[in-house]
Amino acid sequence: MGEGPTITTIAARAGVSIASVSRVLNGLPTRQETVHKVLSAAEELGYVPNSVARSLKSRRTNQIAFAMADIANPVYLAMVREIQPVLKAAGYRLVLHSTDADVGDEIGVLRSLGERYVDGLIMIPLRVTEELVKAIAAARAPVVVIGSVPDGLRVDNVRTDSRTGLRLALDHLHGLGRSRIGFVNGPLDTVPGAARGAAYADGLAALGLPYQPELVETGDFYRAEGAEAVRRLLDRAPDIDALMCANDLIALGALHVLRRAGRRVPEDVAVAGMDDIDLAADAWPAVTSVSLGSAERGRAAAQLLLDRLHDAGRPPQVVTVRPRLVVRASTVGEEPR
Amino acid sequence: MGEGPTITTIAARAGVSIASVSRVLNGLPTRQETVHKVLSAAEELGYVPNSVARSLKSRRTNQIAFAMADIANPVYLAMVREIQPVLKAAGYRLVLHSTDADVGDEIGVLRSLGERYVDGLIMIPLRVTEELVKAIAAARAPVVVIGSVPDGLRVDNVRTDSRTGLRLALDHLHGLGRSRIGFVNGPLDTVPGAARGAAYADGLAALGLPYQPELVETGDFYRAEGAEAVRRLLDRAPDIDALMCANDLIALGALHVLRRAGRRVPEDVAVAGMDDIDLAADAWPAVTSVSLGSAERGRAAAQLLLDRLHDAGRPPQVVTVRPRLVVRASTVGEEPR
DNA sequence: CATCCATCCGTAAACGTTTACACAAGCGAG
DNA sequence: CTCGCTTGTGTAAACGTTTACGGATGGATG
Repeated sequence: MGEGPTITTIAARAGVSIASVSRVLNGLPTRQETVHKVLSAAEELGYVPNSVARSLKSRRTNQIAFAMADIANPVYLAMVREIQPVLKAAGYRLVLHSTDADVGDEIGVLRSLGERYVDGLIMIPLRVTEELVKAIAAARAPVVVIGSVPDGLRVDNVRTDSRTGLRLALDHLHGLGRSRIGFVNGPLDTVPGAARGAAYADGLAALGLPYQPELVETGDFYRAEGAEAVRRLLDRAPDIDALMCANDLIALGALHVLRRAGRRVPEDVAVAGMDDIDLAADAWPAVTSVSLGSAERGRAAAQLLLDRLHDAGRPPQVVTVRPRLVVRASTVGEEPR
Repeated sequence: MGEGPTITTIAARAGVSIASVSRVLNGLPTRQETVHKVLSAAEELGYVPNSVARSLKSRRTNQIAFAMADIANPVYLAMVREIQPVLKAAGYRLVLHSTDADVGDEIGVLRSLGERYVDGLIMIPLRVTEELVKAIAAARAPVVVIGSVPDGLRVDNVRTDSRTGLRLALDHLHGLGRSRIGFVNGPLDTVPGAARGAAYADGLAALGLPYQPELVETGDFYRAEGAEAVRRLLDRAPDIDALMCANDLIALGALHVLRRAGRRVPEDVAVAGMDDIDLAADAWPAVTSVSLGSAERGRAAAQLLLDRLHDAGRPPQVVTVRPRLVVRASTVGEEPR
């Protein structure tokens, strides 16, 4: 059993050449009788075209890669969820890469584009090193980067403005009369960690509030690590009346810790997060969060890549998604029904 | 610019034949001098082998597909998370398919195996129709099914026993002195829905409790739909003292509804779920849940597929993962510290 | 009736690899 | 000195498609 039928098998059975078979299968003009012979042969044999051979000839794989740190992160998950249907509708398959936030791994993915197993890549790097930037510039296939990139880098890019976003939340907290606003951040050597840390300082200054180092704690962008950090912060500065969290997972950890500590949210401490993941809305109390439009960014990235594949020559595009504050119970209390 | 360098380019530059180039790159025995010439040429040109051409010749793609209903479902997510590293370690890429629980879509994926763009498929169908079974049997590449399949179907299979699992939870609830145990299920035309519905009835019988239709409500396996169903159930049978939920998302919805209704968990109503997703442990109160070993099933499926690719001839394997009850606050209250 | 054009189809090359086979050179053994 | 074996390399075929090109056929046109 020589595996599945090929175009040669069909040609033999239909009594025509492989060229005719190919033409019929691709809908090129052909005599009606030939069309019929080929189609019935193909049907009888259960022919399915070999995508590898097709790719070799056409130099297109109809596959697109998506590389992110960890699929379990709700933000990346939301993106995959949006990216997939867009690609599927355009006839592309999705190849998934988890890099564990390892820059080396990300560079490996970029290098592997030379193998030509995908037509393009959407990536969302956490740490943007010089080497990574070089690898992006040298990539052998179109790349779309979600997140901030250095100015000089000519690459399709989807970004948001977490700085402005964090400011929205601080203004909101301040507007509620809170003035001792703690801040729990993720690692400072990541792009979002650095940006959000700076934004917190800026935001306080703009509000005329003093920057007090003892109100700032650094952990990681996960729930457990966030909870740990909140615990430390609370020990050191028990009198905070608000908590700004660098993302929603940290905020969820904060809710847990505050509840254990007997603090009411938002009466004693108002809590705000960032990313507006689904869990934020479902938590109790529901968490006020700055939406950075994850879904929208995912869709935009997919669309940028499709456009790029369609027109390789156009100048690199930058799409910016505007942050938006979603106010919920964790800052303003339960809505009356 | 004729795209990237190929072995032909290298051969020209090194002054050898393409066969020698291929041999060197694949580590076959070659004269030292030739090795050197080829490697430096490859290095200088920044050569990367074309995986499509390699696949065409070798008939292997080093890609494996995973098809599930919806990546946002925490259970499937947990599986992807486990499957990916196993495959990656074995040198395979992961191609992701979301089918929206559409049987037609799943059959489409199975058919597409004929295109030979992957070496195998791991799938987790929600509804097992006759047509799906036929498509599995006719698949042109190795398939591993996670979930129950009809007895006759010869296919590698990873399953669990949700029936026994649900029984564990019912026994636990009954052991706590609860006897009016409501049940909120997902769609009955899905494999898990049907199994869990039957298990509930069996479990009650085994405990000597009467089956009361008014204690059973059907929604969907999501939080919002689950919450709706719980609301209906609560209206109809306000005197329940326990709630068995067919999965954890439903249980999370239940917590929300019960809180709104002023019922204390677990004092007034004990709540148990199924799947033991991360969220169950993080909820408040933390949800008692039947673990069906999602992570373990994912790993097992990946391993089964790798083994199958290694030995096409061996008889189909079935791996069964034993369910395990994880007791948390939603049934027994807060642990003393 | 010769010419031209349109239509249809087959031959062969190409995509970038791997690999069977053959050939040349070198060398030890008879 | 010849035979045969080993070692290293090149030629060419193959994987399954798509497609440029040219040949054959037949009808319309002069």
